[in-house]
Amino acid sequence: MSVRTRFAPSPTGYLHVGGARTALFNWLFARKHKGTFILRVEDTDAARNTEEARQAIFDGMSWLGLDWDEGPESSVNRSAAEMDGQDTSHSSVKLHPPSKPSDSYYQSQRKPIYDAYFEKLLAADRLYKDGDAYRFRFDRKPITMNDLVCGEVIIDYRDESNTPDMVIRRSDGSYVFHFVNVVDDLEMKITHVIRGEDHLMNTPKHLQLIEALGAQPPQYAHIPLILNADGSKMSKRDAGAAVGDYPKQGFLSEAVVNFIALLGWSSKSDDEIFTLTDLIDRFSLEAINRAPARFDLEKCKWVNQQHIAKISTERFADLAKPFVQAENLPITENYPTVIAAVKEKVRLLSEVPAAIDFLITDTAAQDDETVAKAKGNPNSAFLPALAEHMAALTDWSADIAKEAIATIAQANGAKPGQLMFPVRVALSGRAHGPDLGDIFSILGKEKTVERLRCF
RNA sequence: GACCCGUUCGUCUAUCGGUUAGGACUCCAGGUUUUCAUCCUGGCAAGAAGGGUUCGACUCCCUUACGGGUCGCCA
Repeated sequence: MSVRTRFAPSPTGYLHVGGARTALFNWLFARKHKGTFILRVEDTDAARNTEEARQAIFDGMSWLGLDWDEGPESSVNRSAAEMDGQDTSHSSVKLHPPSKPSDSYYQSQRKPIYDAYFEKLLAADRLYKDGDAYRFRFDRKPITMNDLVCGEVIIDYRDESNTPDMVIRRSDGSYVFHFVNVVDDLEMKITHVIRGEDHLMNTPKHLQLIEALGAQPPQYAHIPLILNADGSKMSKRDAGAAVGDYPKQGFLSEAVVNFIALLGWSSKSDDEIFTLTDLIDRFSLEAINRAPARFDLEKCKWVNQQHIAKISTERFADLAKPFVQAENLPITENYPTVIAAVKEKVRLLSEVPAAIDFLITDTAAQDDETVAKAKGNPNSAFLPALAEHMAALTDWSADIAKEAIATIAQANGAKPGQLMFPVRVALSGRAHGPDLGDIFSILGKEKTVERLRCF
């Protein structure tokens, strides 16, 4: 039997990292077993079901590179290998109304299917009216589930006060989550349900429904939740909660995927930096932990830096461009050279503008403290001499400029290295930045001399 | 409150009865880089507590504590 997994989010206006990880694990499991990954939108709560809310799900999935084989407008089946080198910035998913309810992956459009299953339960005498609503009569016995992550868990349904019969159809005729969720999983022939641990206690309810319908249940795997750094529950407003915020903050999608995969799952090796393809290769449900994991933004940034180091300079330049433009910095013709000089200095794409501004404008902000420190440095006294020496040079290159530093240092009985710091600060206004040679060649002779003179 | 799941460095984790309890992030120190960063080396830092079982327990069992989840005509 081939594997079929699904991710079934409800539109809430954003894609939560916890949801993203659930989607990722379902996707990885399906891809690993050459199965089918399905996206189903559980939009039965009309109040929250808006176009934007649905779009947030698609955008998040697309950005992460998680394509679905079945679902709203099945996304083009791009291979994971292809994704690795690709800009995955927001491709929007278009919606086409399905011809039949069974073709739809929106619960709001599948009512006739639910009606049919409802009749089955009615015929089996498992439903009774409560006002205008219908309740499902639980079988009063212990229910055992064999969870792929949690192991055997038994919930005793003999105690009616703890497990009251549940409403599956509301007074207004609409169906509740438990019922439609189960029906859809059955209809879509889902083999493995991988979902958050918040659903663990729902599972016996679902097993009861499935049994009453005379069907075979899928296998379940409940994954632990993701918590804030302080251990509290992660909600919408918390930093790092919304997947849509990551691209804005300068994260690479592959880094985010890599990082959330590491939350609650381990490759059982010392390796930590993985592409989507690597993850498919190594993923297994058995390696998922049972304890909730806390979200460490610092490590997430480190993972991002590792991925930035791996991508090509061209792709890095493309990805950084929006951030540079957002700061109203010009994209000059030497942009590729400028960007290459800082590729391995930043952890986030959003750090790029502040890392390169002094190279492309003359009005970049300076770090006053560092400037003061450099001015107090005795070696700053040699800067005017260095400026005049450089001004007299006929050729200009990183090496020639460095040689000039050595010459002036030697003439004054100092070491070249001692001049480097004041020179760096005079040129950049900061203590950290690109290689001095890069700065020299990007700035050119005129600007270098000018900034040395003005210091 | 009841019912479930969980508990190894601050954080993410390895360990499937016998290890000096390993790796990663962070932080600190040294080295490389005539500068910055990268990088390399080293360091700080952990089995919640108490009982069992066992020749031997982080690992199995029980209790307590703590954390999380669930108890809707939300999903």
